[in-house]
Order: sequence, then structure tokens, then C-alpha cells
Amino acid sequence: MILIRIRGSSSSLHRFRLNVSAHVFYKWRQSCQAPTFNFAAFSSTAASRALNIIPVEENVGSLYAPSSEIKKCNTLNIQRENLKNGLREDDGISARLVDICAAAGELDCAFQILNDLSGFRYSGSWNKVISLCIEKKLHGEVSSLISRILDKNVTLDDVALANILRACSGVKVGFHFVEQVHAKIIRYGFSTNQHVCNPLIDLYLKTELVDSAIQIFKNMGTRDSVTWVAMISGLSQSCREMEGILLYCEMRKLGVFPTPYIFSSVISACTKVNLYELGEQLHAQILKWGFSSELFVCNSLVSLYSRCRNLTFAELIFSEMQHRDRVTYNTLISGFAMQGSSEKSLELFEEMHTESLKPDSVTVACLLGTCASMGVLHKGVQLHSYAIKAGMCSDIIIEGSLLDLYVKCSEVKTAHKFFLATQTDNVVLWNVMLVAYGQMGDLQESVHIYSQMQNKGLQPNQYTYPSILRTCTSVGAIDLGEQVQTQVIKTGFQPNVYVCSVLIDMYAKHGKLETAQKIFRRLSEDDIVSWTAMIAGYAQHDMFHESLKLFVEMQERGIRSDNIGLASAISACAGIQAFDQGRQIHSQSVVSGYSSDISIGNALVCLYARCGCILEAH
DNA sequence: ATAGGGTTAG
Repeated sequence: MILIRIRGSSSSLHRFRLNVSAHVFYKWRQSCQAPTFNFAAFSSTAASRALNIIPVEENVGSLYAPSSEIKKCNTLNIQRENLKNGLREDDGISARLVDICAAAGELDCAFQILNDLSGFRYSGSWNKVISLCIEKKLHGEVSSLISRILDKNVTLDDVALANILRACSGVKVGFHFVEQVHAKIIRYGFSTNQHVCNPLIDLYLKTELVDSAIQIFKNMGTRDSVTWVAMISGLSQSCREMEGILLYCEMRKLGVFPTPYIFSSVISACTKVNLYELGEQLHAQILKWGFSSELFVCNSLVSLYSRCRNLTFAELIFSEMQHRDRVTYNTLISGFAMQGSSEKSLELFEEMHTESLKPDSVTVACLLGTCASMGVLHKGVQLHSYAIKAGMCSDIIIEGSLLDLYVKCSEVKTAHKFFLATQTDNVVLWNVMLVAYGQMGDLQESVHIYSQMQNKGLQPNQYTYPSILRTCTSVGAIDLGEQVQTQVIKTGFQPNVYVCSVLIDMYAKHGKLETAQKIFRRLSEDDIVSWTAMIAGYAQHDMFHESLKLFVEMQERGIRSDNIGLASAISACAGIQAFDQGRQIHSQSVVSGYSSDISIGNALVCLYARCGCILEAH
């Protein structure tokens, strides 16, 4: 078996084309059985240099070259002993071989080489293997590799530490792990070094240890633009967007020049917290700095304008871009999808192909979402087959979107079959099924799903609770609803507006208006659904004065009522025979475009009939 | 070597 073959003349090593089969080399090293082995009397340094000049790809390509090809090569011979003594313990060569193994995807082989070499210092090779683990999603392996590096107690320089940190950042590592690396950093005296601190900040932010990141940031001696980007984008991604935006302001105050990276991060933060005006101001800055044709900057701008429903502008930026990528399309597609323009989204999907861009799972998920909400089953089914062909059906987001499609299009049987076929521990799927059974008014199945998911160890989330509670409300299972509420409190879950509004609705509908009122008053944000639930609840239980009082309060706060709120208020007026006020609300509802709404119509008939205006009632 | 897009809810 041939291990190393060197083509070309032996006189000039640098011109050699050397092909190494790492796998074969390792096998040989393992067995130590001499193959028909040829090598010239090269020193280990020379051989190492030779290995270094070969592009890795070529080695990979020749990994399984046919033997006839090998014979054609001008092969140089060496002694097996030379290799054994000269190469085996040499870090440089081993490092290179690990690189080659890593590039060839021969993970086991790379592991073995690293393992066998007792005196192997840290080198970039560890990183190559770590990257490979990340690529192959062998997350457990990465952590154990890094642990081994740390355990080896070797001296790590700043570059090495930075590489380790970046490797950690690619996988989900626990905070104890990050802290362990951090301890090393402090020990080696790099705690203010920007090359180390930048990836450390990034890692802390990804591990959701935001305050640790801020601490490091504050202690840093010099900060470069990478530091600022890491902080601003990291804060934005950790739902602390405002702090990110404020940090940007601080940065500008300090006279630090913005970069395209900075702009896309801060624009994204603005988009997330609906600070559209600020986003537009930043757009002006972008033009001023001449970054308006940067791909990432444009993408964040398309996202900004899509989210503030200025799709005309989003489309304009999109069309003026010289280069678009998949994300550009996905952003605009999701913009149109959110607006309910499923046709426009689907057009863009087709257009992607003309630019040779391949739609990914994000694209398909967006499109499935719009098909589901528009009830366009046939398009959704087409997308399903596209997803199968593209091999993205195991993507959890695609699974969720597909199940939602079938549920929303009332394909209950298909949905159920699909659900049974998935076998994942994806909470979204359970939540969607909960909605499905709730829609059918099937409390028994809903409860079954609800308890089964918890038996599987899945925590109900902000989508789960409103779903089960809504079903309880609609079928009148208040006791059960109360049990769920107790559970919410017991688990320490912070109820959001959806949970609160459905609780308010449940209690209000079933006459427990004081309880409903308590939850309502504790709600910090103005939520139209909660207001309506209260107003309707009072009216329903003949507490007309309370109902009207709340209706007036809502209007004073500048909240526009929906049809149910208006209808309830009119009913309340009828109840206390407040004819003029009822008439006023009637004209309001006409202005709001509810003149043909059935619930308002019924309330009006009641109002005019009770006030003796039979003609108007008619 | 730091950046941009995503599934389930009244």
C-alpha cells in the first residue's frame, strides 16, 4: 500500500505535488506494518513543509486513487524506520495530517492521531477537528474535545483561545463550560485582550449570559468595531434591543465610525422593537456613509420596511439591489406573507429560481404560513412535495408549518396522520394539535394532548396555555380552566397578553367579572381583545353601566373598538335605555366600516326596539 | 472575523 507519493523531481521540494491518503497513513501507523514503502531521506521538517504546500482538497480527491495511477507517479522511497522515528512524533506533520483527515471528513482518524500523540501541543489542528464536529453536528464531541484541550494544561496563546471560543460559539455549550474557558483566559492574563474578548463576548451573549458579556465589554482596554458589532447584535438577539440601540448611540458619541456590520445590527434591533422612524434615520446615515449597496445592509433595510408595512419601499430597495441572496428573498417573502399577499410571496418564490437561488426551509416555512392563513390548500400541498424533494421535511419548522397548514385547511385526518408520523419532541406540533381539537370543540382530545405532552416532558409554553384555555372557555369547562391557571402560576410562567386575555374572556363570559377585572387591571399593555372581553362580559351579565363606563374609558384612551366591543356597548345602551348614546355609537360603527356587521345589527335592533323606535329597528 | 431572513395564538 502506498502512503505518501511525491510527484516531480526530488531536487526541489517546493515544487512537489504530494498526495497523501490520510486514512491509509493512519492505518499504516496503527499496524506499523511496512507497506512497499518508498521515501527519500527527508528530514521531518522537509516532509512537514512538503505536506504544507499541498492544497487539502487535492489530497482528499486522491484519497482513493487507483493503483495504476500511483504507479505512474514518480514515487520516492523512504524507510519505514525513517518515518517511524522522524515523522511520528513530529507535531507539524501530525497537525497537517489531522487537517487532511478533517478536510476528508475522516473524523475517527483525526481523533486517533490527536489521541495517540502524547506530547501533542495545542495547534490549529484541534480547531480543524472541532470545526468538523460542528459541521457534522457532533455537539457532544466538541465539548469533550475542548475539555481535553483544557485538561491538557498546555499553554494557550490569545489566538488559540480565540479559536476555542469561536468553536464553542458554533455549538450549544453550557455556561459552566464558558466560565471554565473564561477562567483560563483570566489565568493567562488575556481578560482585556480584544482578540480574546470579542469572541468571549459573543459566546456569553449566545449563552444568554448577557450581563457577563457587558462586564467584559466594560473592562476591555481597547474596543474595535468587531467588539461593538458583537455587543449590539448580541443584545438585539437576546431581546435587549433597546440596550443595543443605546450602545450604538454611545459608540457614535465616542466618535467611532460605523461599519456596514454595525448598521445591519442596529437596524435589525430597530425593526424588532418597531422603532421605524429611527430605522429610517439610520437609512439616511447609511446613504451618507456610502453603504447603501452592501448586501447585509440592504437585507436589514428590506426587513425594516417590510415590518413597518411599507412594502412598496421594501420592494424598491429590493429591486435596486445589484446582488440579492436567499435572505433578501426570504425577507421580502415573509413581508408579503405577513401582509397576507400570498400570491406576491409565491411569485417571489418562482423568481428565486431565475436568479439561481435555491429556496431553503425558511423560504418554504414562510410560504406554508401564508398558504395556511389564506387557506390555499393546493399551493400548500405543492410546497409539501417541494419540501420532500428538497429533503427539508425533517426540519422542525417545516414540520410545524405543514401541520398548521393541514389544520387551518380543516384537513383533520391528514393533520392527524402527519402528527403521528412525526415522533419528535417539538412543542409546536403539540400546540397546533391543541388548536385543532379546540376548533372542533373536542375537549376530551384537547385535554388528552395537553396531558400527554407533559408526560413526554414537554413544557407548555405561551402558545399552549391560551389554546387549552380557549377550549375550556368555549365548552364551558371553567373548573378545568381554573386548574390550568393554577398550573400557570405554580410553574412560575409569566403570563403574556394572550394568556391574560383568554383568562379575562373565560371569567367574564361565565359571570366571574371581579376575577376578570383583577386580571384586566393588572395587564400593563392596552390589548383590544381584553377590553372587548370585559365590555362584552359586563353587557352579557346585565351590568350595563359598568360595560358602558369601560367602553368610554377605552375610547378616551384612544383605543379603537372592534365590532364585538361596539355591539356590546350598543346592547348596554339598550339595557339602560340610553338611546342617544346608543345612536352615537351606531354612527361610530358606521364610520368604522361595521355597517353590515351582524352582531352590531342585532344590538341595534334591540336598542331601537326597546327605545320605541320600531321604524328604525325595522 | 463581527452582520441579515423563519413555524404554532384571539
